Amino acid sequence: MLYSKLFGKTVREAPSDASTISYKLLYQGGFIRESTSGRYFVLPLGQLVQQKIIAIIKDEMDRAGAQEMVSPVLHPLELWKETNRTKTTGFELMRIKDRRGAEFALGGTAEEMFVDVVRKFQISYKDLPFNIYQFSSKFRDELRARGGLLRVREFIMKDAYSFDADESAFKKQYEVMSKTYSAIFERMGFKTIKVESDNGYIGGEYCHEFVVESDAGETTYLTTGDGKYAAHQDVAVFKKDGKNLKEKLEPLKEVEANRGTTMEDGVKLHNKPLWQQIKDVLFVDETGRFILAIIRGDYDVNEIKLKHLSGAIDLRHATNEEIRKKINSEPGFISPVKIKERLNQPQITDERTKKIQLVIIADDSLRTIKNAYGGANKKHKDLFNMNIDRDYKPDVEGDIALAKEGYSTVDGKKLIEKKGIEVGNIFQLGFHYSSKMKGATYIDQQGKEKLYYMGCYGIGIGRTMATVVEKYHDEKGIVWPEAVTPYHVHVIGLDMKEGSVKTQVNKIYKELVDKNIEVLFDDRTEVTAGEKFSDADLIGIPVRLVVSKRTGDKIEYKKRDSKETKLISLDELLKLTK
RNA sequence: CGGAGCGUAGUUCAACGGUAGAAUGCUUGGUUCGGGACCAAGAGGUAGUGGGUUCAACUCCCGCCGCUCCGACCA
Repeated sequence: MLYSKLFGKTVREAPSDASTISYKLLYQGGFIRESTSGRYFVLPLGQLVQQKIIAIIKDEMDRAGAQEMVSPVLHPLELWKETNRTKTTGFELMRIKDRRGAEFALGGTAEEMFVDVVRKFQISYKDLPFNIYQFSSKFRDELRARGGLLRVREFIMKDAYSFDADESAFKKQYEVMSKTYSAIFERMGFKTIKVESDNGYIGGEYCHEFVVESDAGETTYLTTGDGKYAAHQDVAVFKKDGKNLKEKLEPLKEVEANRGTTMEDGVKLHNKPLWQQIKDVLFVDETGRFILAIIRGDYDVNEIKLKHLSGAIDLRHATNEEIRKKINSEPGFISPVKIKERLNQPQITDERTKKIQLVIIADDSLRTIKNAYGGANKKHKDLFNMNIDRDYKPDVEGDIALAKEGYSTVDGKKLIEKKGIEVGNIFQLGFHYSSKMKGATYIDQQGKEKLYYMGCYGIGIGRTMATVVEKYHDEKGIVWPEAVTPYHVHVIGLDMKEGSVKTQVNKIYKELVDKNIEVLFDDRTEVTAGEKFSDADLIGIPVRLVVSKRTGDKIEYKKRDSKETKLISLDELLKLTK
């Protein structure tokens, strides 16, 4: 490719509001341009990189036995209604109508579509297992796009869907995909961490994100120094150490507490440790039910875990007014002690449900302390010596604590908190879709219809490209790894007005092209050497070749990631670049 | 959706209650020619949009739209 003909060129400055390095460099290098928030043009250079990424993914997926196909991007809305996902997706569905008024969802993920195509065939156990996938545009009406290509509203994703006879067969498939993902990302030049994560509606242990450690990422995960444990903060578990378990139970008593509403206010006023306080957080779920989460004062509530334990789909914090009027308690002074009895007091009226439902969910850390203190459901009154079982009984008890840096794993290792970019995930779907969609079955050996067991596996292409740049760059620009570079060599012609140099460099360019080497040739004649070098560094192609008066019949060879240059002949070059 | 901020030339940014300016980029000519070199000439702006205040608005005020950041959210 002649650089003078390449659409999209380098610019000196990135937009001042560019927040991530990958966005700045991809912008300056002429790889992408923004259309509107979260939607990007991928320019020729960027598209070459995306195609390299796609080729690697395709190669590894095919090797793992998966088959590429394509589904429509407009999904009949009835399919989404079948699985009730018009309501429950995390991302806002984008809808569109055709001229007859038929409604479609713009695909953000394609489970329903793939089940739909599979059920168009009469599948038997002999057909299983199989894994089908596609590369296609995905639409997600994200609340907020951010970080250039890191979180967008429209992007190319590889999404794969596996179909198995049962869970044990699925486990094998899942393992294969896990290995395939590691291989894919390794080929692109990064080390991914396989992080346990939340799979929402299903639970279970099969859901992992492939994360590349980076401060630009949005994924917070906890890991041990040896890397043997890695889990998303949503699901990470840790050891809750016993505190004052030897203390005798003291009688419950109410005390004056002229304090503010924070945990620190309680610690200061009573001069007792934070961990001995009970933290009470009141939530409201999508049905209007109140959920009181209680936990040891030095821990925070993990809303994902709370959702699982409570069965809630959506949680929000209760308002101060709700706490006062509906629960008859006081913000900052909520207590599990006798709180349900307060609900029946006459001043509480709820015209809609008449009866207010309140569920108390306790973190098991409350078993690690005795004689806890905290609010008394009245302003400026606290309770001392609250003890679980004796003074309050939770409806549900379990783990709702948020893991953090410095806590220990169950086997005593220190947890380290890290940030990373989620480049891919593998996900157990189980019977979730096959049970909700009619005819999502296969015929087993006994001739009976059975639901198939599914999994899905996604990789975001643009995000992957941005992640490569986040990991591979220096102060001058991008440093593409061989596997995903837009071109393998960047030829710079200097002194191009000299006939002999021009002939020489054109010959070299032609020779390389004939040998099927991907080459970008900076053939501009009106541009200074310095500018060409800067552009080459910014674009980041791994090998730079310079031909000029000074190089004579040789070629100057330099790798992007090194400062060394050497003069070599064309033959040597062809050997080096293969 | 809540909070903060921004919107002026392709880009990065100025100034000013009295009809817009620089750098860079672009075009042309010339000098340079191995790390964004120099000189000269030129093109390029209905100031996001609508309204209000004012003798006068790019400037002040309000609505809308768009964008960025923080938060909420994130199969």
